[in-house]
Amino acid sequence: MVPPTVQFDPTAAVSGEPLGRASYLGPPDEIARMLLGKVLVRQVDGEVLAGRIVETEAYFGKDDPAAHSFAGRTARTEVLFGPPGRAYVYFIYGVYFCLNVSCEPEGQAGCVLIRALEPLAGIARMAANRGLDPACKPAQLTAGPGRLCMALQITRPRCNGLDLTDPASELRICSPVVQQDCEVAITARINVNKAAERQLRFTLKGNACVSRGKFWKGKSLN
DNA sequence: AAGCGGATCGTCT
DNA sequence: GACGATCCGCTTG
Repeated sequence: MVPPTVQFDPTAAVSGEPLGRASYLGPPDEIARMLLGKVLVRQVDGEVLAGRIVETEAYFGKDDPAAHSFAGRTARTEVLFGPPGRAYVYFIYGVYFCLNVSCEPEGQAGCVLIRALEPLAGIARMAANRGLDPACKPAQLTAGPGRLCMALQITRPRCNGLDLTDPASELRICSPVVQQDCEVAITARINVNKAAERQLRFTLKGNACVSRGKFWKGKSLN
């Protein structure tokens, strides 16, 4: 099979309708795989920032020691236990935010971490948010969970709990205009020590905006 | 090219 | 009081 070549018409519409609530009812690993190729859309100050999801990780509500919900229901993890299709945003290492989508029915805490995007719209704004030159490699903008939140201005105070299925939401996940067939690679989750053997990271194979592997520390991209 | 450590704080023990 | 679903800059070889 030929590796997919990703091409975009910059004048075309970036996304279709948001995925419905029922799309998020299933188990996290299925949802994580399903979300690859979908489009994350963020609206700020009347501007649209959007990127194609190229890397995700599944976290289970039960029997997954690596999941935030494992220790039980707390104020911090409340959104995880709520209805599916909502944004769970957490603050990490005193510096960064990360975006998850809650899945499974209300009362179950499974979720999917969005780890990397391929920028589609609002690239100049993303670069400004990241403190980078607009001509930089796309991966510099959104390859990594902390990076994509910075690029799309996703913070916990602003975005935690938002309904990603609402067409009027400032943050939502939409079907792409054209869903491309891409090969999916499955690996262990990044920077996860507990249940480290579980293969719950999903990437679009060969995509330049996928973040680096388990032992990558440096800054070079592509 | 690769490895180390700093930044910086909410959350739970 | 420790540490984490991260990223970046500085050092070394």
